[in-house]
Amino acid sequence: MIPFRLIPLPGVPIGEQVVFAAKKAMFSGKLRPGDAFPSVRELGRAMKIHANTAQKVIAQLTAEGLLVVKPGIGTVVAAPPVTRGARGRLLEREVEQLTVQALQVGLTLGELQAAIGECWQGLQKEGKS
Amino acid sequence: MIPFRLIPLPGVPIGEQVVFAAKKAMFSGKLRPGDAFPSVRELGRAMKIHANTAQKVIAQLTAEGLLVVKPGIGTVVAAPPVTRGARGRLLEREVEQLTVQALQVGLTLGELQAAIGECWQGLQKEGKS
DNA sequence: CAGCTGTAACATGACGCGTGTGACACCAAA
DNA sequence: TTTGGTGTCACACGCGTCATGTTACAGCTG
Repeated sequence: MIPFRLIPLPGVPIGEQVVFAAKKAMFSGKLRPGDAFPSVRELGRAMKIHANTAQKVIAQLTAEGLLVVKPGIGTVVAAPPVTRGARGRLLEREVEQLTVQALQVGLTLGELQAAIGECWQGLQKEGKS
Repeated sequence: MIPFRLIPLPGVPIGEQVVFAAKKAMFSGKLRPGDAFPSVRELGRAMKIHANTAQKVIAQLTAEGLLVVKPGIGTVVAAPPVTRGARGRLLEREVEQLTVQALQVGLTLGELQAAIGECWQGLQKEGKS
């Protein structure tokens, strides 16, 4: 039915969690370009959240170019954008944050890079259906 | 005077930013084990935050074992703990989040790992004084 | 037409965050 | 002993975010 689930974490806005789950479903191949995305009210029912919150989720995904709105019909997963711009410094802060956290728990650079690669492969593998 | 600075980012709690800046100073060698950490009120003055907020920062760093309190004297940077426990799954969520973000902006696995390595080396290099 | 879709504008309550104020126990130096 | 520094705690207050709730509108399809 809904191509993704979520395990609610305290302290993190539910809206962001749904957004993240949707992105994860897209990049892992569970949601392919052209697939119909759940409607506002259906998404709200499935995720146990209010329709208003679900609308904000779809609005954000649309604003990021991941969804395309078909007025009166619904939303559809967009084609991967050709974001070949300056994409280097966008994740600078997140990278720095993860690096510091890894240092704190005593990880090695190699171990961290390996964990990244493992997660990456894990996502790609799910889309081989 | 204060071994670290911060550039306030909107949307992120100032307290967490100070905590992060302090950790960064520690793991990059600007703050070594045994060094005196700024007092609550001094830190508040330097960071333009309230003393109460600064206290919470120190409390969190102490709770994480990065600072040691000398009652009546002040706080001192602790020795790196021997956290050789189950440290693998602790960053699972952060790794997954960064991976999805990288996928969204069109990064390659290699590029992401390279960015991690670059950031890592950049932190280690600062401590060669 | 009915029934679905997305979108918008409010109000409401809960929670986190930072500030502000005050007080306490501890220790060192004058 | 007094003074002045240290960390710690407990409130209160204002502000913003977040999710919920309600209502309404415009668009498309059958």
